[in-house]
Amino acid sequence: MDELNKPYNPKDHEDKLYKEWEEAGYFNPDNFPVSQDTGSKIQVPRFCMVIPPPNITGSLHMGHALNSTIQDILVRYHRMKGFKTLWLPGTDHAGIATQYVVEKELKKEGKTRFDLGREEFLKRVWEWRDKYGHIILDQFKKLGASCDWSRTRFTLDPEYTKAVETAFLHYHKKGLIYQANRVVNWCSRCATSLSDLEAEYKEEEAELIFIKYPLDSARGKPLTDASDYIIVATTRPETMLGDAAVAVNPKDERYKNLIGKKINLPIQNREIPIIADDSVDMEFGTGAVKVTPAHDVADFEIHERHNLPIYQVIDEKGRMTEEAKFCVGLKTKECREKVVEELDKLGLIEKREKFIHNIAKCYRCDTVIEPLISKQWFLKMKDLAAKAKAEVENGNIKFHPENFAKTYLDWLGNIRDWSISRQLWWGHKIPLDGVDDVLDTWFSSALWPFATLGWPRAESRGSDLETFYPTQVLSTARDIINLWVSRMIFSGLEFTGKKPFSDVIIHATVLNKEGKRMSKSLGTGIDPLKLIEEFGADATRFALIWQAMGGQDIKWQQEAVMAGKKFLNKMWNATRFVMKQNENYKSPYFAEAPQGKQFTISKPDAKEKINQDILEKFEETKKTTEELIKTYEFGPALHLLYEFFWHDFCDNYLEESKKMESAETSETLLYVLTGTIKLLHPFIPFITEAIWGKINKENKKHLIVESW
RNA sequence: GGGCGUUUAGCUCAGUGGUAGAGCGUUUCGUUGACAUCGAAAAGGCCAUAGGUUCGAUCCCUAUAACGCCCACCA
Repeated sequence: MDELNKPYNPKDHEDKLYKEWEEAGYFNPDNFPVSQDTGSKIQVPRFCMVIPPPNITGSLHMGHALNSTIQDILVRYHRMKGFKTLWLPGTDHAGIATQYVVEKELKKEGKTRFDLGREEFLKRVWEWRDKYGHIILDQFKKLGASCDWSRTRFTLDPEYTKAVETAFLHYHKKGLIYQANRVVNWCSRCATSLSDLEAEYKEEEAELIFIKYPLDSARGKPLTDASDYIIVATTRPETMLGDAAVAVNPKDERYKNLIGKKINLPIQNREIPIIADDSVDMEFGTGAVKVTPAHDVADFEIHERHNLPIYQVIDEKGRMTEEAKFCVGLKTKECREKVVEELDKLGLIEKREKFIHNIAKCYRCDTVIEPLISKQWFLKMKDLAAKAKAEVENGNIKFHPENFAKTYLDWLGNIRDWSISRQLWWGHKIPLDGVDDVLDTWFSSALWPFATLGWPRAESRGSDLETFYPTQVLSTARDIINLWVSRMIFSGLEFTGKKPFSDVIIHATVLNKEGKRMSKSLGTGIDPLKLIEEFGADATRFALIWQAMGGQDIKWQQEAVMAGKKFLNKMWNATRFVMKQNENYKSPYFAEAPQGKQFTISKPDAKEKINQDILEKFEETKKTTEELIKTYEFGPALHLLYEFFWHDFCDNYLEESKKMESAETSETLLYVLTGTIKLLHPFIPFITEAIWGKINKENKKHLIVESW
């Protein structure tokens, strides 16, 4: 027999085996499964998952590693169970994220995208994509992901772009898309609008400034009497230049007699009214609110109710407009200082207070978001959301763990129309003549489960769309439940009339030892590629799944990798013992296998109780493992297999077996060992395949396509 | 401001309506031909706090606290 080196060394096997699998075409469901007898393709049930397409700017982090392992377990399990199994990979063009990365690169050359112009800039982004866009997929391969790479998709592929256009035109024709002037989240650095979900709120200390607004009747007089002015509080004093009114609550006794009176807006010297509006909170600040319709969502709504004029004082690049005569061209922050200084000079600052509040920032470049009025495209969400909501409520789509359904349902239940246009260059152009805007990157990823399978081409017999859609399971991170999952569900229902998948797995978040989010910029992240390099992909996968219990967040423990590494070694050494026993007893399995004959190890008809017992325990373990995989409890499944293999099989049975060596015993050892190797293959594919190759060296068939 | 989750051995986590388990760590013993990346054994927990339901709760209910996450237009 081949020498099994004493310690198991993943480097001797992992890359080599991956290449063997890939070259044999095992990942491609066009090739497998085939009939055991005739070798021809057969009709079998299908199993399909689409990978959450990583951004082309991405590089493998622990979340990807965990998610890929989870998906690979399901895919390998179903493949071994004889399903026609497709795991479809690909990448997302990631409009804003990629554009940001390339713009940063340009900045080093002292240029902006505007210097290059649209066409030239896009050329540059494509170059970037061709150079770096595939890196993350190679990293998935390192981990052992058995995706069908021949079907790799990209959201800006011509065919995919066709799907996006079809979707847009469908909505448009149906009257679900409209244009409107609204106050939207605006990132001045990216110079684009953002959806509500793309704004990230961070708690920061700010200053709440109380400003005296003189009543018109007191114009020109020193403000000695409190009845000569009204005080408003704001964290953004520069926006006062765009004020259209001051609003108070109609129930507020303090201001009742002021409603309808006029104010002389300082600096601008413009007359604005004091109005009554129910939305004003009497408890906050002074109970009087300055209303800036162009730069605040709530104020815009007040403007609609009271028919106020709009004064836009901040432009698309975050600079003050002509309207803000006092500070034209200044950045908002500079203008803020100048305004406060001026108000102070005029004796109009009542007081300044420290104030902790949430500041909205761009989720890609972290720039403070300025709400800004602008003309955008919107998708009407009401009906789409209702259908998507029903699909989960009636149990057609299930979340695992199920409490995440609440996140989904709550969002859809309070949904507002989706602003789908972006003023970026990298993305799908809105298909109407003369429009420069592109679509929200999530508009295209919402079509992923069916656009990757060929939609909107007609469903011909045998097409991927017909064969694999709807898919079965989607596994992803919890922070994109609304951003992505919900949108795939309503898109799937709208365009195919079918749910895109039946089960949604929301995997654990991998935190660092301190229980904090791993952050690349803070250097608190653990690089899975380094783990793979040092300990191998199997040990890395083991550690991830070992710690993933019940969807709870994982506080990463490096010790789990060591536990995995030791477990692999244990398996390796047990194999050597089992093979030796079988050779000693001239087991038929180690005789020359007849050419082309299937290598199967059948269950021994054991007479000895000790052998019967371990066989029984094995069957029990197999049954429970399958149940756990079917309910997506991968952590418990791995713990069970670990327990069984190490303690029941090695510590107890194998030790006892030494006292009663026999042909029956050696065959039992081999049966249980190989059986357990199969159960473990989805979790730790490399070592199990390597062991299989040692035992079954005459046969060319790999474990990856053996049946359970 | 809402909502959700967590709180069990030194650490990270399982688990069950009847007085608790794993991995790692610690201690002791073991160099018998699968494995020292090992084996055998041991120590170590009033299962966050306070009430309630129950014959009985770590597990069910209520409240509290701490930590974490998500959502939300309080200027």
